[in-house]
Amino acid sequence: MAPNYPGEFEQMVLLAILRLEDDAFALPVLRELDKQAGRRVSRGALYKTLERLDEKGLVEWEVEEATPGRGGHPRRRFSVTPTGVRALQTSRDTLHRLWQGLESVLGEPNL
Amino acid sequence: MAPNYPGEFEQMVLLAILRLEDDAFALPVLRELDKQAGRRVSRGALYKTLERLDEKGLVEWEVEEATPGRGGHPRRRFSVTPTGVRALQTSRDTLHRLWQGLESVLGEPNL
DNA sequence: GTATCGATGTCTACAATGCCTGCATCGATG
DNA sequence: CATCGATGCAGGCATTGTAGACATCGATAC
Repeated sequence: MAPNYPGEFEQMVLLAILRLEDDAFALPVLRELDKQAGRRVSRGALYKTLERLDEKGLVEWEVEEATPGRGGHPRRRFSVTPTGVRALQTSRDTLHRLWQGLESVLGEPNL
Repeated sequence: MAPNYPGEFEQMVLLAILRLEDDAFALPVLRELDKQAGRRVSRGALYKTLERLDEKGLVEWEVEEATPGRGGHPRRRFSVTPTGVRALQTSRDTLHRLWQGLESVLGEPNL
């Protein structure tokens, strides 16, 4: 069974979900990606990605019934599974390893 | 025109080239990826990636004439262009921003 | 010298991921 | 009712990731 590396965008989606905690619905995820990563993607793109992450068992969700207050449609609250967290840790560690020793070329992280 | 984000594997290839400095030929890059990132890919896969990185202007190379000592075929010494370095910095900074504040979930980097 | 091997590079093809447009639903609002 | 905003889904194309087969040419093994 291949290790199945999440792609770059998939990782960002996972991270955005973690950051949003209880507010991880599709649209907020989109805004978070825009704000933190400067990444503007369409809803379709995001839903496809979430679907794939689900197939790989990296995210899950619970449906929240319509809040009559505003809008009013069932929506999904996403969360990262333990497997997803592990995947994130692994790729973070890998990148750290590769960055290690390249400070003189890349400079220090600029947050 | 889209910003043109390098994919995950492309980034790893760029990093491996930087790490190898003067020894950044195709086969050593392959070994470096295996060693540092646990990523075993075929030569074909790597060459394709290098070709794409070249088209995007992220890498360049100079041909080294055959060293009669061992083997003896012209080979290419790859290097990352300034544009490539900038692309790496950008995606590293983006990831750092997304990781920021998630230490309690992801733990500290394990190198 | 011939079979084979290792280092190099190319080509073709396919699978996985990234990304968009368009369609549909349903409250709320004018 | 017409329309708008929030939500979700389906279809499809583009980009990236990856493998395998093919070819060359020294060096070494027999």
